[in-house]
Amino acid sequence: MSITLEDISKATGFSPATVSRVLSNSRYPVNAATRQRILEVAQTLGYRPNLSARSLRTDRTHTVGVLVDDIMSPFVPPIVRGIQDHLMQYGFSCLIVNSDWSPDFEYAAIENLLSHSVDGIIFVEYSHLAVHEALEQSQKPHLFVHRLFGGAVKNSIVPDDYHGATLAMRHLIDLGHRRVGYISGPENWHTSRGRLAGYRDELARQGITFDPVLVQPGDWEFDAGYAGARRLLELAERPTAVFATNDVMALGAIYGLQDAGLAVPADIGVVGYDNRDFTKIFRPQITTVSLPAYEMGRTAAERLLTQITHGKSDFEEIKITGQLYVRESCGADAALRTPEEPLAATVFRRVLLNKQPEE
Amino acid sequence: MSITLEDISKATGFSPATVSRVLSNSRYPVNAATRQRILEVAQTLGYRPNLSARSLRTDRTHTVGVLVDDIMSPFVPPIVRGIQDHLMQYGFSCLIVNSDWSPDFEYAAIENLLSHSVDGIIFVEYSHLAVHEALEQSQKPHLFVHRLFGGAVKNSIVPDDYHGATLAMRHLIDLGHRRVGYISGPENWHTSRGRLAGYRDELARQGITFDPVLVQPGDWEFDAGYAGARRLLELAERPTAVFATNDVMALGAIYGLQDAGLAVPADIGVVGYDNRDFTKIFRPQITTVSLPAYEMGRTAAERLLTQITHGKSDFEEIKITGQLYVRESCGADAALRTPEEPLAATVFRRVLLNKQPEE
DNA sequence: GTGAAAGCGCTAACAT
DNA sequence: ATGTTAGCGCTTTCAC
Repeated sequence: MSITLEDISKATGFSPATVSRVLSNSRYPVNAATRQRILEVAQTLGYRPNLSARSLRTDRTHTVGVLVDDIMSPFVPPIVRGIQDHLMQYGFSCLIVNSDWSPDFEYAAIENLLSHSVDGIIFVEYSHLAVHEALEQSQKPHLFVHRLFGGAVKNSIVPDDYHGATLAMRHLIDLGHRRVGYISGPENWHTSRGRLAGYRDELARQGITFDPVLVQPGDWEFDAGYAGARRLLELAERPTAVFATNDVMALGAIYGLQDAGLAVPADIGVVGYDNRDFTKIFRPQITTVSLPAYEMGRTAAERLLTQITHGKSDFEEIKITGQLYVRESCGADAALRTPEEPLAATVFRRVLLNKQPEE
Repeated sequence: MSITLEDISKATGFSPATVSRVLSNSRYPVNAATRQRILEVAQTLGYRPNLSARSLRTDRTHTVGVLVDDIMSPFVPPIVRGIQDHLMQYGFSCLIVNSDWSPDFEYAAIENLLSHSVDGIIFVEYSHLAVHEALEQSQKPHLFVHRLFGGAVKNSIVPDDYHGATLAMRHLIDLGHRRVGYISGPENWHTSRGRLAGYRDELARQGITFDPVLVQPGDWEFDAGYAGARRLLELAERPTAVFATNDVMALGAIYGLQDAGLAVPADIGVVGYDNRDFTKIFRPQITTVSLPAYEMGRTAAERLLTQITHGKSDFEEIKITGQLYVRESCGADAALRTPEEPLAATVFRRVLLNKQPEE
């Protein structure tokens, strides 16, 4: 049914060995004319290597496992895309599995991936990290992207939350704000800790004393942003701006402030974090710092591939920096706005609208 | 290094064949005690089948290819999740590849998937559908989910846009609206045609004459919603509600109406379509009809698996219905609101906040 | 520069 | 109910 090496071998008269050497891109020497001929025949016959056979023989699948908490979580798709784009360049594919934040599912998924003989595994967002014996024994490289909990861990790629918070604060301070309310994430997320440290340190660098009453607790959800903003307004000395440490809370905060009769940004500025899609279509458009999901994924794939090719070698936590997107909610001059790039899907639609008539 | 059937064979004294029969869940008869013993040993030794070897032998990989336009497109992750959840139940994994709306990339991806000997392929959203010869020859089942362009096609699973539009219109009419503005999608998307037909037919069913001036063109983007709403307000006879056929345009429409000095929903109601995440956090919360992405994915996987197991057999286009989510923007009574369910990630966070202390 | 042959781990046909 | 054997398609020694 499907064309095999042997078919090509018969068709060309060369042995399967030679054919293999040509078709598997081996750098074993083969006469140029021979190579040429084999390539031609393979092309016309429509040869497609049987990857199962190849992997059985070589114990390398050119496939990596990607273990995500949930493909539907907001930052997972861009992380995955970053991984895929890099892998594809090197002829690797990926098998994606969800763990649903369950150690048991995670364990089963790892077993499954190992059964598939993946060449390495990338853990996205969640990882129970109870050292998986089989995984350790397999000596397959594996690393962590955007791991949400716990402290720094080897072989992990995380966002540089400290730096991001610094960017947001620096921007607000440049805008003249001295008293900036802060709405935090849950304490056990290292992202929360990083952003808070950035907030405090940037204040210090600008010679502004940190005032703990300005720090409101939050849990990343809308209501926490709303409530936090309201509490900030009850302070004896009100802040003139609010740094909500994710976009969802920033949205809640804006509504909270508006409900209290304040205009954003005219009366009080707001900055979010993450650069979620909705920050661009909401009004006022939300100034925010990007969570560099795509870049983290790409970096992860890059490091994994290095380890797959050159052998395992631990690296220290890598931090990827995001950038500040100046929009409206902070109150900055229009001239300071960051130019926006349309989403890929939008670009595609535009092209299509102009080109493709009714099918 | 890794445990093989032969290891188990030696450890138990049974032949590899018997061991295989037990460990591959063959329904070939094996003595209960033998089975028991083999299972035990396999367990303690940590046997994990080598899927490459198995697939080389059986020509079945228990893997399906999922060819998406872009994993980052809004509806793709839930579709993929639906596919994965169903596949997982039957021990199937999936290989996900992006086509970026390019026929060439799509072609290459199919070749790649066939090389991986996937048992079937699901095309998500985009498909050039220039009948891929190798794919046809392979006789592997393949089908289409949420195909965006062109007319009805066999073996495809699409949203029931007609029905969804009907739900939205019925709701608005029940609320007393007789004159409902309509903001359309691009004409060459069948989703646009389905929604428009639902709009017209539901009007007819309720004895309301269709007025073409109420139909404004759109391209799914924010600006089209905004402009469409403004144009509707310039009509001699203004509508009392607007049905924007996706949530992004609904958002644009709401801002357009607000900029014209109208309150939503007090002065004019708005209904969107798709049930995007932001409709729940925006104010007013947007009433919308869900695009049943997850269910479409699940159905696709189900049909594909049927074909993989029982042989290819074409089916006519399957339409999956979404449901109406009554929120605030339509102006319905609070009593009529659809109860909301939190996102999986949110639930997880809540659990974690209560349980997991500092690591 | 090319070919012959072995074997990766597994399953299935064919014995027994 | 169990064992023997062949072979899936490929790569890789090892010969020549």
